Amino acid sequence: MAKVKISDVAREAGVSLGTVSNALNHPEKLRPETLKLINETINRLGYLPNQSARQLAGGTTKSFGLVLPRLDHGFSLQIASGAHNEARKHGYDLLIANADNDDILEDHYLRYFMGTQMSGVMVQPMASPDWHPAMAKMPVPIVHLDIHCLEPGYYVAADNEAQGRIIAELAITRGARHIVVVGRAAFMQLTLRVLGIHKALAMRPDIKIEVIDAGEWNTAADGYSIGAQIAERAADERPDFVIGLTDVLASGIISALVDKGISVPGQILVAGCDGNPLAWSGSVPLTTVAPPGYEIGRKGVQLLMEQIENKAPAKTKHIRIGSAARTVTAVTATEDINRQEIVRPFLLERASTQGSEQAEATAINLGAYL
Amino acid sequence: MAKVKISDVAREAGVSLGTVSNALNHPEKLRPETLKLINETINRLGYLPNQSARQLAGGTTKSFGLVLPRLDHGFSLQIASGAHNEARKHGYDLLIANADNDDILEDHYLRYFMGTQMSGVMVQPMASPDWHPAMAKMPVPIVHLDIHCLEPGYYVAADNEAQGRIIAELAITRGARHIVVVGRAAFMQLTLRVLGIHKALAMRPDIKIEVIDAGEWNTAADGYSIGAQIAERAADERPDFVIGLTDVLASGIISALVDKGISVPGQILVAGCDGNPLAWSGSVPLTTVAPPGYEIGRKGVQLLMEQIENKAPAKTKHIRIGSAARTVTAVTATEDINRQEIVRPFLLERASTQGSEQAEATAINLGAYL
DNA sequence: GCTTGTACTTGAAACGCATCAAAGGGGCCG
DNA sequence: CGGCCCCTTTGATGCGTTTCAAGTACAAGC
Repeated sequence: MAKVKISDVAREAGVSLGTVSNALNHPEKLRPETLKLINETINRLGYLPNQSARQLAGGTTKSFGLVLPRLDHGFSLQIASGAHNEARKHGYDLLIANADNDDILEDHYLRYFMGTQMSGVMVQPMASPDWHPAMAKMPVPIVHLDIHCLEPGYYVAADNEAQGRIIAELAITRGARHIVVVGRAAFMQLTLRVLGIHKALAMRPDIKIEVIDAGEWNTAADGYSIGAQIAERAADERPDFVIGLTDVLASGIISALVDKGISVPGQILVAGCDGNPLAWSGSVPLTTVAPPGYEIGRKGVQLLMEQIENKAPAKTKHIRIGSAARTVTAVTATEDINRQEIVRPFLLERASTQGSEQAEATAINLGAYL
Repeated sequence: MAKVKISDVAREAGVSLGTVSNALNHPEKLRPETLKLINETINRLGYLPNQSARQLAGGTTKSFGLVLPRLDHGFSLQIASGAHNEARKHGYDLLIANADNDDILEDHYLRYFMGTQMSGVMVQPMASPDWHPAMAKMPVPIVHLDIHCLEPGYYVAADNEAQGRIIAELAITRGARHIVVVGRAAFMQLTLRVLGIHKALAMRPDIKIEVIDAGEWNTAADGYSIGAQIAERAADERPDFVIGLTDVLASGIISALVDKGISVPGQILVAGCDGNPLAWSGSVPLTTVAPPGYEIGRKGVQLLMEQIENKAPAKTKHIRIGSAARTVTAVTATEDINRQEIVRPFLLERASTQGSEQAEATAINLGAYL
């Protein structure tokens, strides 16, 4: 049970310590038979390099850390997937930590990763980003995901305002006369969606718009109760288009409407926001705006690589990635989970490599339909 | 940008190196004012302990590693959640790695975690567990999740056979005369479910049973096409009860049946297996057997703790955790996601702490209904 | 005033490895 | 046979911590 170390391998193989180290890190420097001998010995002894010592002596780890607020949110998983694939492509490992909706934990893992001399760290931060400037001073490249403020630093976010705009424009296209927006805009992301909706409808005073708060956590149950409430209205009081600020909300709303005998999309159209696989699979298709989680993760890693490879990287880089509206049904849902293709065609970005000037992005070419 | 180290803090604070270390690890040993001084200096300088050096010198990390086959499977996430919460409870960190359905990567991360001197490592392994015995020799506590073979070692798994039995008994209770089981039993877990179904139906030759393979990956699309196929049969050829070996399959089946004008559960009852939140949210409720992912993660960490705390831990411990059948609808789905309560009441275990004798477990007290 | 004890603080040793300047060992040429 | 060069291997050094035996300062007790 005693751990076997590099010196044990060296002794056993009859070579020196440095040679074993070379076998691990610069195999091309060894004579093939020496290498073979050492590898056999390593396997026979079950030697496992001590990563800590390795890091300490070598200075680098070739791995990234990713701190996520929760594990059970589809969007975070898309980010993780994108980040993972991109990281592997560059030969880096990706380690994920779950902050479990807890600021303290988030901070804890962030420091942990930095202290492990990770080559870079990414966070999808919780609501209050007060500490970001402090973290930005750390000697490890860091990228903030799914958040977009004007602080100097590296940020990659979905364009939430555009998401709201897209859905609203969809509603206009479909001839909506009365729109109800459902959801508690507790987080910046949701607030921006509402903003986008309002902006898109600013020129259309003829369209009635109504925003309904939805319980504290935007759950499907919240959606359901509001959906039920809408269903009970007199027919002429009912909206013809409902926007759930969240797919989960939209899914609850649809259930309620259908349960109460209202046809979706026959009488009322319902759209969501999130592109959340967790909320798909219903037998009623749901049109939703998918924030490109996979792309955000990918781009995050690319930004990390950029900082690592450039000796004098830009101080600040803000990226916004456009979204795509799409219709998902139970059947197509799992096909869409295919992570290689998610929202790729809709990727748009413009970054400012100098200063903190904010990037512009417009979503175009959307294959949106109900 | 130069990293500040403990000696910098010591010099700046005018104390010795060892004192700063004590401030970090044994604050109770310091005079309050010394502690305060050091903490201020640490904050002022932005000092971040080098975890690698720390580990190397101290020998332990108080953190666990978890290697998951994929991130986008609800069951894995439940495991991660359970493991996370239990780990935090003991003051341990949890780091998660995504093996991305790749044996090589799985192995890679496993070795990585072991090499990082993690206090313990957990894996939810891919199909072929050939390497397990080799890994079990490693000097780090390891627990295998969601798999149950007779190799010596620590295993925590859902009782998949029981899941099949539960669903089949459900079918019997509901008066099924003709059952169709849909799914490709490519993995051990699914094979066991089928086995459980057959066992439960062994005494009922009057019930017709049919197993239909379902494409390579058990997708919703696979379910859909088989559902459609079932719908097209003559009425007297159609089953009255369909079991999807996977919730995703079941969800596809339901969609197809409903699309083809067959009422669910009016004409055909459909049940799933997985308790998969990803597959909930449909407007048709789905009865499913939920493997207690959260409990498996929890138990896994507890087993790790056991190995850590006992100087002479049992060599082998196999645990099976019972499952619960439940009906989920779009609306109750997110409430069920509440991770504190998942299948807790149905937890059953009996472990053999001596030898490799296999544990018995029976699912009782099930609140199963359609 | 001296001893003993208590409460902190110190600094050297060790953790396991990567690195790199230096040494070793052939082969080739003159 | 000597000198040179190239290919391979060597082993001392240091990475940033923790730990712990030894040290210091101060107070109380005699």
